[in-house]
Amino acid sequence: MVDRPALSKGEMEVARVLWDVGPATVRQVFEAIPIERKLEFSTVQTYLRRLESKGHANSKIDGRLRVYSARTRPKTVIRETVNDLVQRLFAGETMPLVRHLIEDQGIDANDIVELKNLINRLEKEGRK
Amino acid sequence: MVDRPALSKGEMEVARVLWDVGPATVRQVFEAIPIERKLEFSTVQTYLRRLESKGHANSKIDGRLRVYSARTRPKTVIRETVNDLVQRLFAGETMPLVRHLIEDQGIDANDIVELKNLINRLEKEGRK
DNA sequence: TTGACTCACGTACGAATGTACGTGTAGAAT
DNA sequence: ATTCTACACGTACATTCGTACGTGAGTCAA
Repeated sequence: MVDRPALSKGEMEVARVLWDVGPATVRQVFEAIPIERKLEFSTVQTYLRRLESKGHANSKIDGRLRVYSARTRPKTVIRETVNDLVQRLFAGETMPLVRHLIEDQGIDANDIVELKNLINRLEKEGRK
Repeated sequence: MVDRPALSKGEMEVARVLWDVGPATVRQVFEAIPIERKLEFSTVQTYLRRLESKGHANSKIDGRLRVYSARTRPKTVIRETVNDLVQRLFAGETMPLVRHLIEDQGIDANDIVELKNLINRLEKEGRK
């Protein structure tokens, strides 16, 4: 469990794309980023480089292209990031965030069904 | 809806305390911060100053003490912060974050009960 | 009235962040 | 053979962040 430096917001964005598309060249990552975001190719390149230097990605040259792949799993980064947020913005309490998401952020009918199932499942497990 | 600059992590911490304790002097905020955090008085002071310059707090001199009060409501800041996180880390989807919180972060029996109620309530509202 | 305290306020300063440009070069097209 | 493209790689640079010190001025106790 090497303790990798946390990702910045920009790096996170790129990391997520990398998780989504799997090993990819800079261009592939670049193209998987919404155009509205209006990032330059070279900016994405920089993020990938930083991701690697922080130990969150690997890269190797394939022919004349550099191919990056994620080195940390989404779950790990998500856990750390969300933990930090919960610490700072909710004094360490998880539930207020859950409540916020369910009440104030849009949750539709389908999601509600899913949530119910999720909760039932948890309940059963807990009782075991 | 003036568009205030986003808060940094450190500023958020202090903002939360300020919401918690209400209008307060630097010292009061300082003392409401966990000692383990090991921040200097002057550091907290800087955060408060920055909070004010970003439009997230007000202050007035009372006697010879400066008293700060929050100017944005927690809900607003939380919404913006969480939105941003969801955008960057979850491609804009809220549910994966909810799922993460419920499954991977600890949720205890009480919380489960609360969640069930919450969901039932939402369901009813939705059907109205 | 002389210290000892305690603030406000200005300032600092290195590291991280967001964003990107320029240069050299290896292939592709002509 | 020449020109065009598309990269890798190095570098840049203003801004924000985290963290804090120093100084001068009130305040309180002795």
